Amino acid sequence: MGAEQARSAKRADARRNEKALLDAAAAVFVTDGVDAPVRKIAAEAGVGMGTIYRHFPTRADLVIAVYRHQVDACAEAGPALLASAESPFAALREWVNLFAEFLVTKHGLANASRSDPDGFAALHGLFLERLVPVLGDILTAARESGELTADIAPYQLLRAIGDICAGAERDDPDYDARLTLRLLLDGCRA
Amino acid sequence: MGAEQARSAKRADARRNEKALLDAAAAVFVTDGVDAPVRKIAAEAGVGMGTIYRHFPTRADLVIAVYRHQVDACAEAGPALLASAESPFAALREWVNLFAEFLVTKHGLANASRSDPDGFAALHGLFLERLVPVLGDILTAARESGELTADIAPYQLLRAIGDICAGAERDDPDYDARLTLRLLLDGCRA
DNA sequence: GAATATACGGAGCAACGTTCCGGTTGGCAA
DNA sequence: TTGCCAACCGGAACGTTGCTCCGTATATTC
Repeated sequence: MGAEQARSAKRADARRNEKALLDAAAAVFVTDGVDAPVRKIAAEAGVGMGTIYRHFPTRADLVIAVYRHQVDACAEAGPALLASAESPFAALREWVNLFAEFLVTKHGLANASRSDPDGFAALHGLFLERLVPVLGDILTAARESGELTADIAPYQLLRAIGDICAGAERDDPDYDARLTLRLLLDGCRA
Repeated sequence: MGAEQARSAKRADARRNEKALLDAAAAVFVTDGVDAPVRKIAAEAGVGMGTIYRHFPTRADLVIAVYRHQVDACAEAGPALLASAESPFAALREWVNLFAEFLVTKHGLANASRSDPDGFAALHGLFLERLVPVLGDILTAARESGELTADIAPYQLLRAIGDICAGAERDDPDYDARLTLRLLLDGCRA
């Protein structure tokens, strides 16, 4: 309720700038990571610094706005995989890979989280809110099918994946986050 | 060779300041993390900013100097555990816990690594140089005893542990890095 | 077309990393 | 002991960043 109204209550230029900022941020995040200087994002969008802070008071607000629909896509893939995969555990594997791929492409995401406590909390909240229930369903299904034996909470597994992928951001030919994830999943059914 | 000589070739005040800096940094790192402002460390040591940069050109140099003997202790514990534990795999478990404990107590260590590429490389180098061989021996022993089946390189495992613990720095009652590590190790012998 | 609320831009402040150089001092030779 | 010089010290100064604040511009409404 009211969301639509609130949005149309905004001035046209404000809406335009918000979109420009979102596009600019997405572009800059790819090249410079989410720690990119605020000035650079503002310049890329062709707006002043005040504008960026008015629309997104916190850096986390901007990051969340940029990635929200990607997180949504990840969340929606959960039930789909559960329906299409050979077994619930296979679905778990695939979903974990999907989530990992998303994380790895987000340069320096973990970095921003750690350097700014508020940002961490916000990002954390978004991920948890959307993904914990999804992963929870997959884990329950895998447990009921008898493939999953480890007593691990969705939150715990989600964080483990996040941490493992956070460290794998930089290109290192000798380190393969997927292998670590595979071993971790193996450990969950041992 | 010559290390002793090189050290005594330094002037007395230089040696004194280096020690003061080391002590100050160790103290400040505990409270503020390894990202603590340079000025604060200098002030704590009672020296100027120039002094800190002369002795430790890079932040990583300082961090390494502070933690080097702790890393050494970790490295030396490897053979000891291998000799005392019930089995090589048990030694692996214990050594991983030891290393994890060391990492978790170093607030923001991963943080500094990521924010400064040079620092990352230096720290990385120290860890690899000292710990990869040690972990390699343990893994080989565990593999020969038949307990370890996964084909995982020491470097790969070391990084996985590092990443998992790096994310577990802040106190979160709902997340237990040890559980993740246990599952990962289980996966290595499945 | 005028009035008003809303949004914009960028100057300005504080905090930080890092460099640089004039002043100081420890150690050695005479 | 004294004097000299290389080594060392301190902190001012510069560039970059995050964030705030307010005079100006403009979209919307009547």
